Amino acid sequence: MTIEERLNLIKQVGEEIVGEDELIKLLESGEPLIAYDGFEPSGQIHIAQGLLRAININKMTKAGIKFKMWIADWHAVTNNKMGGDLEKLKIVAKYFIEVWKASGMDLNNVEFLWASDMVKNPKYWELVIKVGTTNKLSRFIRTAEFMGREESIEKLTAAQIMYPCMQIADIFMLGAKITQLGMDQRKVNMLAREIGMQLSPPAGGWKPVVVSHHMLMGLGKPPLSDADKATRTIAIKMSKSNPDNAIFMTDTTEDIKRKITKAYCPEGEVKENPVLEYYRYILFEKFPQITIERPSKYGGAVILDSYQNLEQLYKERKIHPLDIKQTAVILLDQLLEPVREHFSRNETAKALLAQVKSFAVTR
RNA sequence: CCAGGGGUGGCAGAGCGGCCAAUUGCACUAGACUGUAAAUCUAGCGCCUCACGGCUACGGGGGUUCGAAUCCCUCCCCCUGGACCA
Repeated sequence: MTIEERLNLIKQVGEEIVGEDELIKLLESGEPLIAYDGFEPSGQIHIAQGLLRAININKMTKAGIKFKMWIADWHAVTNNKMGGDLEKLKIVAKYFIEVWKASGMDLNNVEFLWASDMVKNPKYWELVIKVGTTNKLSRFIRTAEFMGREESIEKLTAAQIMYPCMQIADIFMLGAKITQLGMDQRKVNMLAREIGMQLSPPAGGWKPVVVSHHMLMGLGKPPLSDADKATRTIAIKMSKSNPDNAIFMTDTTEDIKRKITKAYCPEGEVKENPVLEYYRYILFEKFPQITIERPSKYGGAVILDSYQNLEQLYKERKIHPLDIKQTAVILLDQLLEPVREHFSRNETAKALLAQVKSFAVTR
């Protein structure tokens, strides 16, 4: 594969790439490249973390990049996820991994690493503290939105200040020259670029290239706001706190149907339309051609061979919201079927799901 | 540790001895309206009951009172300031 082809794949993943020139140099250098992404194992896993992440990771690995998936269990403790219970967080992480196994993720080139293992290494703490000494407290607080705590900066606990220090240390501990996270993680990644050069090799001495993927919208109506784009992206992203705002990887057919039917979807509107987003970022990635079935009185079936195709017709109001909703239900259901099957057949997976569900009930 | 201010339903936030199951806003649910959703309007929104009614509730515990979310005592927790700082 040529460098151009590899770059092209990475550009498909990145809604924004900071340091594209550096990325090209990295690709040209021929050195083995590591990209990193991390996650807090909390609650359920939705399609943005499941399906979309699999699509993105597969593109990155296809571009010849080795992926390190960082299980930020200790980070989640500082962020008080799952009641700050490390054991629960570990179980949820295992559950997420089971989901990915069944989601078509190319696991051959993905290595899972646990923060709870790394934490045993004094070198790690040395780096975390070093990162912390590079800037004033307020500089770290500014990145707080990445923890999903954007609205309540005054409400941060002291433990949460450690989170960005740890996340930045992770990048350099793992030797990641590329960070491939969501747009919501932009601010920490920028801080990592600033700090990187102040750290000495081997854990440091470079600026990571930041490949940020698109944040999939939640299903509800986006809030009215004139905030800047980054803040808005976070405000409208798919969240787990409202279960009907997100489609989860283990949702039933009925769940999918209910949620999609309830989704915000103004006719003719192609901006900030969650249903269209799912077509663009997931469905057309998985199905090269999509047939929208509809009653003959509304024009009969339409065959679409690209997202642009759909967007154009939708904009012209030649396709009705309900029609794309109904088709989306069927296709999403197909994509989630293997996951459901995995969780019904595989005993380990089944047990994990049961445990995770019990956490949700106890909360 | 001291002083002051707080802890009320999913959240925000009123109430400050009976008219409080608890104003109001948001969220949520249902119906009306649209070939979807949104917006708008109407209703519901602690639990049991068709209903009458009953039960459990205002941080925990105890008390005063015919009667307490509302007063007193005590404990826990949070916030603001102060004190301490070899």
